[in-house]
Amino acid sequence: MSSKPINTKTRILDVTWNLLENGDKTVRMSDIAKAAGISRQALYLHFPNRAELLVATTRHIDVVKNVDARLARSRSATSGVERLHAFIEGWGGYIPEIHGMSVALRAMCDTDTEAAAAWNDRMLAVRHGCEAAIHAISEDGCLTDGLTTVTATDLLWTLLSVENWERLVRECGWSQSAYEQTLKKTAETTLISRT
Amino acid sequence: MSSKPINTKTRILDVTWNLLENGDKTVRMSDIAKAAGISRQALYLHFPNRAELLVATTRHIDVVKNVDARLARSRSATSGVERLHAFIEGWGGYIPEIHGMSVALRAMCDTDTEAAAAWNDRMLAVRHGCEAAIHAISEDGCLTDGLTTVTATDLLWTLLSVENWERLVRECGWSQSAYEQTLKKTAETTLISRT
DNA sequence: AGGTTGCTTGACGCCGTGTAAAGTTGACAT
DNA sequence: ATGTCAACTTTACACGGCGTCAAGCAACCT
Repeated sequence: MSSKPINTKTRILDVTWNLLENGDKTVRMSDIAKAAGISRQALYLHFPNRAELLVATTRHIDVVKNVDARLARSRSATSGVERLHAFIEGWGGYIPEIHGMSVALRAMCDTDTEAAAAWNDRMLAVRHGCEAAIHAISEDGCLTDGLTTVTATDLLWTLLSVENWERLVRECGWSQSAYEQTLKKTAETTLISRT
Repeated sequence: MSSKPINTKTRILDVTWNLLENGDKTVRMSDIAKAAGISRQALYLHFPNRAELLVATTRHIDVVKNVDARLARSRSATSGVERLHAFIEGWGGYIPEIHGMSVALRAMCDTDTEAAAAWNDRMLAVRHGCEAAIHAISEDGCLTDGLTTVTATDLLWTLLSVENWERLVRECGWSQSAYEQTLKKTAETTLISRT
């Protein structure tokens, strides 16, 4: 109930986020406009097209939900295992927040190169987090035999994909904590060898 | 080079399969018609809509590529580990064949309930395979502590998802055999405890 | 007053799916 | 040879969603 009628642009972003969050799969531009209380055309005064609106919304969520802070902990971890755990908690805990967005954005990837680039970029950032964790493990000298840092990164990255989260949490009905716990254990047993 | 000008319906299915296989992401009805050498409208004389055409194509691939035979081996395995390996080889080796199809079908799931049902059904069949392998492992008494047969099935099912195959093979550039080998090992270490 | 900003309304083009209707062609029957 | 049926063709159109365009209006500067 802010008395200020806030910026239309950010109101659009909030509203888009909301609609997507509620699992509303195929949100149309007109739906967003209606929800924001403006005409469909006014949307195009703020965002050139659907793809850019979605991309802007993800960035908006990042700011509001403060991704950076979430991942800071994993960067300050000392041992490889700790770092792995912290990263899984950080990223894994962030997935539910962006899940609705990710569905919409990924759906556009087929047709829109811009959306594809944005999603790709995001996934690359996650990959860097995986890479850092793997390097820490490797430097502790306990990376499982037969894995290079690259293949181990590939594997961790794959395990922590949004799609896997979807399947386990949404489809199989796992709780968020069960997801995090099991993924930690799975990652640990496959990537780290007791030395 | 069959001299017979084969059935139009099956020619459509073959051609659809081909187009999708070549990673042609957004194949339109008109593309398929052109490739089949008929008018776009004639397509609708054989298949009521795009969804049913895709579904029919997956069934067609199943017949041609003989899925059942591929999975028969895993059913005849004696120990749980053997069964797990055989299933990963069977299903994992089938993914590349249906990958193009799966992309197209999954893309339709958002908008078309029929396509969603078909894809769902398919994934459920895979899940049954996972379930059987997990049961065999469980009966050998070496299912990892802390996992129920259900959660273990969830996990294996997730590991063996098409999306994970896509990421590792297509995106990370793993070879098919590296994929199969690593997935076997990963599944083994997370699901099976040495007893 | 004039100008700018932020929006509205209404209309339109593009594309892909799906429908409808009338016409062509060839095979087969009698 | 004529009729009929099936398979396919051509042309045309409706619909839904995206994106564009142009004219207008209201509030706010200055």
